[in-house]
Amino acid sequence: MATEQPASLDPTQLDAYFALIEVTSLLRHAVEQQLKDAGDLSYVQFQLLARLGDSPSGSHRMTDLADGVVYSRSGLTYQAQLLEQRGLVTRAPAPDDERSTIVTITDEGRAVLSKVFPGHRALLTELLFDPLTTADVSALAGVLGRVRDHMRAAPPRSAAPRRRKGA
Amino acid sequence: MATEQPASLDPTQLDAYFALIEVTSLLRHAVEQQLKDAGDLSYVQFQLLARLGDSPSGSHRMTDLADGVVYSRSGLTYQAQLLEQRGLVTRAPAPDDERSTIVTITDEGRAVLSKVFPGHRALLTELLFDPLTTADVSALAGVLGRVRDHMRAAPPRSAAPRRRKGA
DNA sequence: GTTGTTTGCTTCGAATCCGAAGCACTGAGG
DNA sequence: CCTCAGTGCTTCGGATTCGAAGCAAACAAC
Repeated sequence: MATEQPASLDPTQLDAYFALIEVTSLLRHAVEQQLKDAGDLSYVQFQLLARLGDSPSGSHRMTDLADGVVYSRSGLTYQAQLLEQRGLVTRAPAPDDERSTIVTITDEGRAVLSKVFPGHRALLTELLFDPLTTADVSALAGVLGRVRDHMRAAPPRSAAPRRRKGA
Repeated sequence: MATEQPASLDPTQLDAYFALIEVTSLLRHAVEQQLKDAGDLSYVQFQLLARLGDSPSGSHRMTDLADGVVYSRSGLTYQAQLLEQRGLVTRAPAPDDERSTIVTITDEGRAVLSKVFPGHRALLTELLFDPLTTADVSALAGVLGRVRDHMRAAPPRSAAPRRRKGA
């Protein structure tokens, strides 16, 4: 009963929402399977390696990785340990800030990445892009890009930094 | 060097893919938080209740639920147990096939569902639909709907039913 | 420089997740 | 009827996940 009535979502919105969830779930499961078969990587591990591989220095701070991949800090620590054990990344304290840990992809990490990439691309093409026209893909990228920017700009209502002093 | 070159994805495709993953991750985390706060439900639990609530009979078989929600069988068993313990659903063997388990939403389950819905809608509106025009939403629903149909039609390369006899 | 706060990461415990193996029922053949 | 394959679900074990709490470096205010 406030100024805005909750106004149930209209059917098109529901369609969009459900399709979004469903497509992503299916895609994710398929990709996870492929990554595991091709290089024994979890989806997160792949995302981490990919991000590191994209970086000019091949490095990133833990926090930036967690943030980019939308993952909990503790979860990232765990995955980074696994990757380090396999020799796919190295971890070292940052020179300028002893608190930060800099994760860097190794040659072996890059090797795994390139071993896995072709299958990844093929799967995406087959599942996601095959049924779409170029225009569709553009539209998708445009619309979702806008949503992403919106979400990134306005963090959760409770952008809970650790224990605020004032409310 | 086969007949088809892997042909790296073009930039627009990458944009679409990354935006898709990122938007869904962010959205999912936000929704999970809201559901937990509002009704102490996990995302899966909410999806299950919602599906049951949509059904005319308020019931579904376990397998159909797992399939619809894209979840492992064992995971579904676990979640269904939790929901049953809380009295939000009941479980009973199917009359016509003793193997199947029919899950049915209870009045209490519906109550929780309706307690959680408004906040859910509000969150979706705020995060997902706010930055989009009606046309955008239509486009999204159309494109993703097509992808979903495509994915559902062509199950994973290894549509591994249990241990095939031939191959 | 010293105290108090913030920030970056890890450790800890509990919850959740999945695949493999197991159990129970069904249906087809003989 | 008996067997055998197929299906539906659960159990089991191990891996992954997260949030809360802990620790250490950095920064601000004095």
